[in-house]
Amino acid sequence: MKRGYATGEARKERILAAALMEFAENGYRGASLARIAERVELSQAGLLHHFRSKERLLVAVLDYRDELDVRKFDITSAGGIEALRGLVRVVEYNSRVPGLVQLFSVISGEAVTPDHPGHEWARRRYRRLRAQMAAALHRGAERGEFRAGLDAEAHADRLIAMMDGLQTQWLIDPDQVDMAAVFSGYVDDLITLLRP
Amino acid sequence: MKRGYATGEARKERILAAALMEFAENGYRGASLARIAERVELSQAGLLHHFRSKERLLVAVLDYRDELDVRKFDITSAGGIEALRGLVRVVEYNSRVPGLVQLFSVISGEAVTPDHPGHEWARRRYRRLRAQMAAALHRGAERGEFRAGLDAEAHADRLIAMMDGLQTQWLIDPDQVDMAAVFSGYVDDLITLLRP
DNA sequence: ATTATCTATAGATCTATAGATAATGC
DNA sequence: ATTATCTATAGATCTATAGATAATGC
Repeated sequence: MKRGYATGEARKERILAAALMEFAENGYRGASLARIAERVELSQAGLLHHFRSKERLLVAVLDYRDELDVRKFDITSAGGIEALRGLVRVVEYNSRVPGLVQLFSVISGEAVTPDHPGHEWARRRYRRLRAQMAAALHRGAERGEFRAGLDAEAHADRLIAMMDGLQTQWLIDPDQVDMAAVFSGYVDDLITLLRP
Repeated sequence: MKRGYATGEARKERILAAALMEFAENGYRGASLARIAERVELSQAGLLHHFRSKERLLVAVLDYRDELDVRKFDITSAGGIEALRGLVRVVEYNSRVPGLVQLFSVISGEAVTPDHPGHEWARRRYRRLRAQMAAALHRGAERGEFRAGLDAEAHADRLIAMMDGLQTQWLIDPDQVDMAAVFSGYVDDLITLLRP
């Protein structure tokens, strides 16, 4: 493959990091290419040499962020309880990086409108997360960790909804909502409920 | 043209309804006063005669929408199980009015940033909802519907998070997520769990 | 007198493109 | 030869204000 000019790759990384902050703070529509360019000490036209449009930059940022996340959230082979404990760890980690969490909260909120450039991305992401989580719960049932006949799909929807919903409340009012503890309690209750 | 201040209140109502749609579709930052004005057949300057700035218009829309909602969501005297069933009905109703739901999803997402004009509004709203819900759960325990010593505050956080989180998933991918059914299942599980 | 509405416009944005120049890699 | 970067700018926005005119209420 084309191993590009080293300065270009480094610059792209810096742009992605700066764009992530800008999108997280202002959403897609409120973000400004000029401000992102300023953060990486580049002219606005110079920025558009690396990412040809604002839309493409957003998608690149989301993929970039997602890639980091996929590793932490890798439950493709974990058992049921193991996967749930993994989620709790993700939430605990998230409670230490509000900036990254904010990107997803802001963009997911905006992306409910079909014409938003992140709409398709968000849909694919949720489908993937739901499928992975449901599969982990099914494995849990097969292994006898959970009782048979559980509604894995519904519980997967709920786990993801709980993570997202608590994030919003926590970001808006951090002192009032202990995101990690409240989520952990949910998982504990769920394990009790699903016990064979 | 017959125009005068007898029409003022009616015009304000129309503006609020049009602004609600515009904010729901585009968020605060993406919304355009000119487009809202167009929807109510008014010049953009004419619109600003009724609401002096875009910020004030957003707050007015949120209050307007909230007022309608407060009645449906009135659980200030209901018992525990009654309140939970009320929430299920709210979610069922919401699943028939995606436009209204979208306003809250979009604005709540944006409003996580402290400088957003809806930030304070969102914080107050969540505090109020959490307090109301926790109070209803406490009443449920007092009346013997739920076991004593339940963590009402944590369950209140979770109920609200679940509603919000499912809304996002449902708005992004309506065919894949049966919001009302999944939420109803959560409430059923919760009632089982909290049984004395 | 007060309210409702208009046109016109100031003053800031914003994204994206064109075209020139400089740096880097093969 | 390709990539990186710049300045300049077109062309669309956007919000808010000023000042004029018309309709309504006292």
